[in-house]
Amino acid sequence: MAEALKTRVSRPIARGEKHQRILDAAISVIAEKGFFQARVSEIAERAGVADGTIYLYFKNKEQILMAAIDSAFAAFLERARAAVSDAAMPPEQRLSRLCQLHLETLGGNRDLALVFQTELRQSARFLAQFSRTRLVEYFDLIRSLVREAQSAGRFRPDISDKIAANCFFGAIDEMVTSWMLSEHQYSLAGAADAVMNVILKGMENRPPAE
Amino acid sequence: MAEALKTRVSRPIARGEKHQRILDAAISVIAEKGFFQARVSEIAERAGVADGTIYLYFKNKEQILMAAIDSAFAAFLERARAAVSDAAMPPEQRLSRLCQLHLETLGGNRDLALVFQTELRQSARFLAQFSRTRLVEYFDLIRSLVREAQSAGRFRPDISDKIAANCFFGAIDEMVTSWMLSEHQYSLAGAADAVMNVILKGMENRPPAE
Amino acid sequence: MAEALKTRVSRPIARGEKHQRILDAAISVIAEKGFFQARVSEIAERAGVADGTIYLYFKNKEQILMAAIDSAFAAFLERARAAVSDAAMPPEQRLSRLCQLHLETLGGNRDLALVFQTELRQSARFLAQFSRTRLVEYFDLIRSLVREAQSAGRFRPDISDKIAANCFFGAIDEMVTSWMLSEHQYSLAGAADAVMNVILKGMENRPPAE
Amino acid sequence: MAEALKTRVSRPIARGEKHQRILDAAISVIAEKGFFQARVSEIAERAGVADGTIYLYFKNKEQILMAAIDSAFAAFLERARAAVSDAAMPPEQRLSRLCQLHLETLGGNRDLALVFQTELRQSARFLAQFSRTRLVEYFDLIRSLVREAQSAGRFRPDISDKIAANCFFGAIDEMVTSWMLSEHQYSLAGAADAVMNVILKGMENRPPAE
DNA sequence: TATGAATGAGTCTTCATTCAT
DNA sequence: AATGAATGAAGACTCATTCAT
Repeated sequence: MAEALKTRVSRPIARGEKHQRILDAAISVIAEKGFFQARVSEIAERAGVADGTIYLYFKNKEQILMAAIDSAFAAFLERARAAVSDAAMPPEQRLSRLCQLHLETLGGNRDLALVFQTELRQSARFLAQFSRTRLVEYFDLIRSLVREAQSAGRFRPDISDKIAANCFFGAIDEMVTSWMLSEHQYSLAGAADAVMNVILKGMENRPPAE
Repeated sequence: MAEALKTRVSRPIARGEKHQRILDAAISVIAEKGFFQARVSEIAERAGVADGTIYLYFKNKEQILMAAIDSAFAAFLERARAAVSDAAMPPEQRLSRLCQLHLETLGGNRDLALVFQTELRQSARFLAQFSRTRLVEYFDLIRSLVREAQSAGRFRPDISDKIAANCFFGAIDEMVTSWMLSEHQYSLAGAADAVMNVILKGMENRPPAE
Repeated sequence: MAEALKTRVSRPIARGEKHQRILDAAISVIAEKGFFQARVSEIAERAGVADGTIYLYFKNKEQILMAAIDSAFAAFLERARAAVSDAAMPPEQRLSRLCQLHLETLGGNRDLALVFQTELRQSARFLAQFSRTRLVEYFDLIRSLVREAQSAGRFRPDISDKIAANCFFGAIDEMVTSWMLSEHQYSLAGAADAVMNVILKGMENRPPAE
Repeated sequence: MAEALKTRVSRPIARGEKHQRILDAAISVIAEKGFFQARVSEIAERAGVADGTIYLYFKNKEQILMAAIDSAFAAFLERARAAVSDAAMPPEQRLSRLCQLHLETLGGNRDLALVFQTELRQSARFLAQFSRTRLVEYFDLIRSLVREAQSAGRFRPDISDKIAANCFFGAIDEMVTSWMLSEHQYSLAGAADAVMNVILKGMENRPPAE
C-alpha cells in the first residue's frame, strides 16, 4: 500500500520532470543551433537521458521541437495576459506594461530571445498550427487593448486595430532582433519607454495643434 | 563546328547567365522549402544544370544560399536608395516612399517576401557577415532620414534615431509578415499610408496641445 | 528434485497459466506479423503481462518464438499420432485419416496454418534443432505407415518410403499453402479425398493392366 | 559527338551491370541471412558499391529484396517455359522434364534453393503482388499441362487440375526442402524419376485391373 | 566547362533487454 | 514474481560533394 502510494505519487512527478527536462534541453539546443540544426542526440545529452528515452515522451523530432517552442511561448503568453489583466489601469499604460514585460523577458533570457526571434517565425511558416495560434493569441491581446483605448477616446479612432497592433508588435519585435544581433551591448528593457514614446504617441488621440 | 562557334560566342554571356539562373533557382527553392530544407539538387534542376555544375560557380551549398539572398537583398537596397535620393523632397515624405516601396516590392513578389521575412533573419543569425551588412545598410538609410528630419525640426529631437528606425522598420516588417502568413488576403501596398500615419505621427515634432 | 517438486506444488497453476498465455500470444502475433516482425512488447500486451515479465519465463525473444512454434507443433503431432494409432485399420486408410486431420486442423485454425506454412519452415532453417525434430517426427510417422503398407503388399515396394513421404506431405502441405494464399475461398478439409485419390493411387500396388 | 555517343552507349551498360550486381548480392545475402535479416550495408558490400549507391537503383530495402527474388524467379520461370514448349512431346513427359529442371536448377544452386524454399513463401505472404504472380504463373504452366494430358486421355479426367498441380508441385517442392534441410547429402536431380514415378502414376488413366 | 553517378558521413528511430522498485 | 521506464546498439536512408569522363 505504501509501495503503491509511493509509486503513484512519485512516478508522475518523475515522468513530468523528465518531460520538462527534455523540453528545456530542446529550447537550449534550438537556441544554439536553430530548429533544423538541432540534433535529437544533443537534446538527449543535455536532458541527461538516453536517445531512446526521448521517444518515450515524444513521437518524433518535430514533435519535440514544436512542443518545446510552444511550451515556451505558452508560458510567455500566460505572463503577458497576467500583466495586462488589471482592468483598472488605463489601456495605453497596460500596453506599456506589455512592452516592458516583452523586452524584459527576452532581454533576460538569451535562449528564449533566439528562439522567439528566429525559430518561432520558422515554425509559424512551416510547422503545425499551434505555434501560429499562440502568436495570433498574442496579437489578439494587443488588438483588444488598442480597441479599448480607442473606445476610451485615448487612441485615435481612425486607425485600424490590426495595423496598430502590427506597429506595436513590430516595433518591439525589431528592438529584440536588433538587440539580439548586436550581441546585447545594451539593456533591452531600458529601451521600453523610448519605444512606447514613439508608438503610443503615434496612436494617441490629440486635438490638432492650433 | 556550328556548335563550337555558338558555344564560343555565347560563353561570356552564358556564364553570367548560368550564374544568375542558379541564384534565381536558389531564391525560388528557398522561398518554397526554406533555407535548411533547400536541396542542392533541386536548385540545379530548376536552374537547368547538373548538380556538379553548381560547384563550378559556388564553393558549397551555404555560399549559394548566401549569395542568392544577398543578391536579392542588394537589388532591393539599390531600389530603396534610388527611391529616397531626391534631396529636394522632405525627409518624412521620403520615409513614406521607402515604406511604399518596401511594401510594394514584397507584396508583389511572394518568393522575395518569404525569403526576406523568414530566411534573411536566419542568415543574419547563422551565416557570414554580408547579409547582415545589407540589413545594416538599410537601417542606416532609415536612420539618416530620421536624423535629417530631426535636423529639419520635423521629427522630435528627443528620440534616438536608432529606436526610431527600429519602430519604422519593425512596423513595416511586421506588416509584411502578417500579410505573408495570412495568405495575402489583402493588398500589402495599400496599407502603407495607414502604417505611416501611425509611425510618422509618433515621431513628428508637434507642440503639446494646450 | 526439491526444486521441481516445489514448483509443481506451489506455482503450478499460476506459472503454467502465464507461461501458456505467453505462448498463445506469441503464436497469435507470429501468425499476424511473421516471425521476424513479431515484437516482444506486443506478445506481452496480448498475454496481459508486462514486457519484463516475459523474461521471467523465457531467456530471450528467440526462445519465446521457438517454444511457441514447438508447442503448437507438438500438440498437432500428438493428435496426429492418436489419429493413426489404430493398428487394426489398414495403413493406407490411416494415411487418409492423417491427411484429413492435417487439412481439418489447419483449415480450422488460420493462425496455426499461417505459422506452419510460413514460419515453421523459417524456424527449420534458422533456429535450433527442436522444431526441426518435430518435423522429422511427423515425417517418420508418415514413413512408417508407408513401410507398413508396403509390407502388407498394398503399396508398391519399388518406391522409397522417404520419397513417398515427401510426396504425401508435400501434396498436403501445398494444399494448405495455396488455400492460405487464396484467402480460404473453399473448404480445405473437403479436398482431402481428392488429394489422397492422387497420392495413394500413385503408390498403390496394382498389377499392370493387360 | 564521339563523346556523347560513347557516353550514351557505355553508361546504360555500366548501369545495368551495377544493377545486376546488386541483385546478385541481394540473393546471396538473402540466401545466407534470410529476408528479414538481410542488411542493406551487406548487400552493398557484396555488390562492391557504397551503401548510398543502392538507393540510386532501388527505392528502399524492400524493393531491393523483392526485385532480387522476382528476378531470380523470373529467370527460373523462363527456363521452365522453354523446357515444356515442345508441343510434340507428350504432356506427361513434359511434366517430367519440368520436374527434372526444377530439381536440377535448385539442386545446383544452393542460394537459389534457400531463397525459393524459405523466402519466396514469405514474400508471397507479406510482400507485394509480383512475386506471388510468378508463382501463379508457374502453377498455371503445370495446370495447363495437366489439362492437356487429360484431354489426350493420358491422365484421369476425374481429378481437378488444380489439385493435381498442387500434388505435383508440392511433391517436388518438398523434395527440395528436405534436401536443403538435410545438408544436401544426395543428388536432388537424381530423385526426379522416383518422384514422377509416384505422382504421374497417381494421375495416369488406367483401366481398372480385372 | 559540364556532367551526373558514386560516395559515405551523419541522423533519426526502433526495440530487445535490463533493473530499480 | 511482476512491473515498465530506461537504455543504447543497430540500421535504413539522405544528400552535399567529388571526380572520371
